[in-house]
Amino acid sequence: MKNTIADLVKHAVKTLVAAGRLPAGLPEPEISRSRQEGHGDFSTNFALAAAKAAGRPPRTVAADLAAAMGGSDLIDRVELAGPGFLNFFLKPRAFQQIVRDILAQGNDYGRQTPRSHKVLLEFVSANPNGPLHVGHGRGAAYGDSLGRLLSWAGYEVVREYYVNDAGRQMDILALSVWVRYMQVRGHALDVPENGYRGAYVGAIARTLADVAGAGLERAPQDILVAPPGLEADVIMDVRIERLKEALGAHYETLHGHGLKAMLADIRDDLADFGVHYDRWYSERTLMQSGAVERAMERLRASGDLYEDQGAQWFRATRYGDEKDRVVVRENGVTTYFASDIAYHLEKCERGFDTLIDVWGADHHGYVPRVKGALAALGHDPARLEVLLVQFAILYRAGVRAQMSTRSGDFVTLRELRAEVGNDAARFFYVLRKSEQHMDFDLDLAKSQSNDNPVYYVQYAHARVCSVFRQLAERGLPVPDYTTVDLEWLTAPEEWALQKALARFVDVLTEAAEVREPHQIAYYLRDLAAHLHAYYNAHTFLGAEAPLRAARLALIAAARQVLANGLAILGVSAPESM
RNA sequence: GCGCCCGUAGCUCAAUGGAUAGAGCAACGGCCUUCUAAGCCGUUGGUUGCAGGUUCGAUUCCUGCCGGGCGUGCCA
Repeated sequence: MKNTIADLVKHAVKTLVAAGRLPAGLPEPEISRSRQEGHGDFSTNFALAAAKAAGRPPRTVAADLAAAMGGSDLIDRVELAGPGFLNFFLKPRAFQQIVRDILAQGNDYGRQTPRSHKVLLEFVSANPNGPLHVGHGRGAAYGDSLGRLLSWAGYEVVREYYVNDAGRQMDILALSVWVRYMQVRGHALDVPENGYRGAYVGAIARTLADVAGAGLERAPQDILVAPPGLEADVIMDVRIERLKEALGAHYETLHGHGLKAMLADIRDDLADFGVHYDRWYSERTLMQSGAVERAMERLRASGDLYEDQGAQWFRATRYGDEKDRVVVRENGVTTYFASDIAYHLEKCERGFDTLIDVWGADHHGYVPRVKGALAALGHDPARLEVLLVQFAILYRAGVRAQMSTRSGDFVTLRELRAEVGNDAARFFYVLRKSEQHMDFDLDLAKSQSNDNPVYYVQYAHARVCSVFRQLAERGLPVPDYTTVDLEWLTAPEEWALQKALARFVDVLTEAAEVREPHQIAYYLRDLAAHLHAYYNAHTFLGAEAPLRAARLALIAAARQVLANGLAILGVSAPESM
C-alpha cells in the first residue's frame, strides 16, 4: 500500500521536473505512515527535503506537488500541513480491497513474490558440549523467526547450524564424560574443577557404560595427573593427552558418544521449539575434506599468512582488525578461526547473495577478522551480515542468576519450554529487539500469567474462531466473501481495524529489510488490540444480515492476518483458549 | 587502557531524521442477563543519562563525558 502511494508521488515529482518546476536530481520521495489521525493515512516530507535544492519555501513546493498529484481511486484527498508535509487521506475502498485480498489469499496473504535473492542463515551453532540454555533460546527464537520472516518477504533462505565438533572444548567434554563413566563403573573419582559438571554429563556416561561395558576403563592415576606448578588449563591439556594415549582408538568411541548424544539432544530440543535446519554443518567434516588447508593455502598465496614464533598468522590488521590472528598453532593444529575461514569461504562459493550469521554478543570482537578473511580471499565482506544477539540476563526471584555451562548451573531451554510453553517463550524472546540487552524474569515468564502478551494476541484469534462456532450453532450462514458488501463497515472501530490490517504487508517488508522480527510481534499486539476493542463495542451475530456479513468478513480477515503473523514468529494460533 | 552494544514513564520495553515520544505491567476508577472478562473504557505517570554540535526539524546522526554489559586467547 505504501508503495502504491510512493509511485503516485514519484510520478508527480517527475511531472514537475519535466515542467521545469523542480530541478532534476532530487532525492527519492519518502512516504511514511502517519502516526496521528489528523495527519491522514500517509504523508511525505518531500517538500521539506527538496526545498533547499528547489530554492523555494517548502510549503509552495508541497502545494505544487499536491496539484500535480492528479486523481487516484485510492486517495480521497491531499492536505498540505505544518512546515510542508503532504498528508494523504485514503478512500474506504482502498481498505476494503485489503480485506478482500486477505480473505482470497488466506494462509498465503502477505507472502511476497520470490525475488531470487539467496540467503544463508546460520544461527544458534552452540557448541555441542552441553544442553542449550535460555541464552541460546534467544538466538534460536530470533534466528528462526528471522528465517521465516525472510521467506515471507520473498527471499530464498537456507538455514544452517555449524557444529563445532572439533577442538579442545569437545575433548574436555570427552574427559568429563570419561570420569563420570568411571564413577558409573564403580571408581571413586572427582570431576575435575574445570571439566563439565552438569548432570547431563552423568547421563551420557551411563549410556556409554551400557554400550561400552568395561572397555573404556583405565587406571585413573595414569590420566588424572596433577603436575605441580601448572595452570589448570595446562593440566587439563595434559590429562586429555594422557586419556587419548590410554584409550588409543577407543578415544573416538568416547568422543563420538558424547558428541552424538549432545547433538541429538540439541536437535530434538530445537525441533520441539519449532526450529528446523536445512543442514547441520560439521567442523570436523570440513577439516577432513581438506577445505581448511585449501583456505590456508589461498591465504598463503595472496601473502596474507606469515609465520612468527612457530605459528601461522593471518594478517588481519591489513583488513582493519586490531591485531593479527593465529590460524595454525605452534603445535601444528589449526585454530577454530581457521575452520571458520574455510566455512565462510565455502558459504561464499555456494553462491549466496547474502550470508547472515546470528551470534551471541560476546563474539562481536570476532567480526572484523572473519570479514577480513573474506576480503583477503577476494569476496566482498559486505555480503556477510553478522547480527549480534545481546545476552538475556536472567533474574530468578529478583536475583541475577548465573549462567555457566561449565558448572552446570543454568536454566536450560528445555526447562523453560516445559514451564512456560513454546508459544510464550518464543513470543517473549522475540518481543525484544535483538541488540537490546534483555532482562529475562524467569518467575514472570514461568508464572503463566496474563502478563505475557502472547495470550493477548492468541486470544484475539480464538475469539474470532468462537464467533464462527456460534454462527454455526445458531444455524446462520457463513457469508460469501467474494460478494459481501463492505460499505456497511462505517463504525470507528471498523475503520481502525481495516487500517491496521492494511499495515501488515508494509510491516512485514520493512521488518525483513532491517532483520527485526520484533516488529511483527508489536504489530500483532496492535492488531489484537483493535480486534478486542471492536469485539467489545459491537455484536457481530446480532446484526442484520448485510451488516453481519460485512462484520464477519472483517473479523475473518483479522483472524487470518493474526494467524499469518503468528506463523512468522513460529507461534501457534489456537482456535480456543 | 582500547573496541563493540546499551541507557526512554516506578518496572519491562517500542518509536523508517519528522508534526503532541508510545505500549504492557504496576497504581486508581468504571464495564459481564449479550458472540470467551486471558477482554474493553478512562485517569495518573517523561528535562529520552549529561553537555555540546550538524539539521528547517534529533530519542534517532557526530564529538566528549557519566553509568551498565560484553570483548580484548596459539579457547570455541
